[in-house]
Amino acid sequence: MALLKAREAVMSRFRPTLHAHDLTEQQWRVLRALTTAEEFRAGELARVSSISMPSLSRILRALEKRALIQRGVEDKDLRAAQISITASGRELIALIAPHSERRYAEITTAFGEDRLATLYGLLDELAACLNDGAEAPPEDEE
Amino acid sequence: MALLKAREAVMSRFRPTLHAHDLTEQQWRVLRALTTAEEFRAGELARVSSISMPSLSRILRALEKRALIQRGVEDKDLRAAQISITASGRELIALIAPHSERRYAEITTAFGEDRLATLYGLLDELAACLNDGAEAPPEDEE
DNA sequence: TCGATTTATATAACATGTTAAATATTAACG
DNA sequence: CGTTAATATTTAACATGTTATATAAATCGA
Repeated sequence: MALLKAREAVMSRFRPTLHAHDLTEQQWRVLRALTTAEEFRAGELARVSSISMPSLSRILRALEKRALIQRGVEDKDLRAAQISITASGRELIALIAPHSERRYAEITTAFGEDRLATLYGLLDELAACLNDGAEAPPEDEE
Repeated sequence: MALLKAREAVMSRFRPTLHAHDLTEQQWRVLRALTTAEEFRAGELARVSSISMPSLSRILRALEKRALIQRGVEDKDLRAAQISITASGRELIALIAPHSERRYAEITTAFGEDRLATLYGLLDELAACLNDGAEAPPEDEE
């Protein structure tokens, strides 16, 4: 699958930097998502960072142990978690972000800004088109 | 990552069919690759199906247990495996292939043949551009 | 208010990806 | 030759994806 190879090629550029700071790709996505709002509920965080709830649950446990995030519960709904990034978490991001942005810039110049934009557009449209095409893909008669 | 979401959207169309026959996405890739030549060495198979050697090793063990593939060793090189698909394996493929092709056709018509071709081209070029850009992505001074 | 259903999150079980190390075999070199 | 380096494959250890199930809390209806 072309999508698979392209994604692998892209991620291989970012992994070394993340690995140097003992972060996985998914942990990085979660941390960065947490900088975009004061607090998140677990479900929101999973949607925003495209990570399944079971994985997110494990990731949060790991990040909490490293004190990169903190958790609370909502007053109004004792089921809901309030997840936020800590000062340490922000420091780590500040440490990594420049590297990450440099890699991204490398990719942009290597591939071309315009083509990258076109690619983004097509990918978004493909996902959108498939997702609302049919919520439950029809399993043909059998 | 847009690549991630697009891939997930695509695969969610194929997974139900595969799951109904107790196959994972990767096992399916391996089986199909095996139909394109008489025999494969493990390393070739890993490259062709974009699966890491450790994963492939586990997958081959599982597929062999189900008698969908068979293994031998090369005369000239006792390290090298000779992996080939069995009759049962071909039967399973014949059973699934029509469903798989129908899903693919659905995606093609939903998204548009021309746009799909454009997307393929961009993905291939992106992967190629990143892969020979630099074998070892330069880790900047730190 | 009680009980059934939904919602938010967590856990279990299994397969795969990633990294590193182990094993076996071949090739290369002194 | 024998020792070392390279190659093909496997295994180990850990993190994640996928599916199914469990737990807890909220909501809804009788």
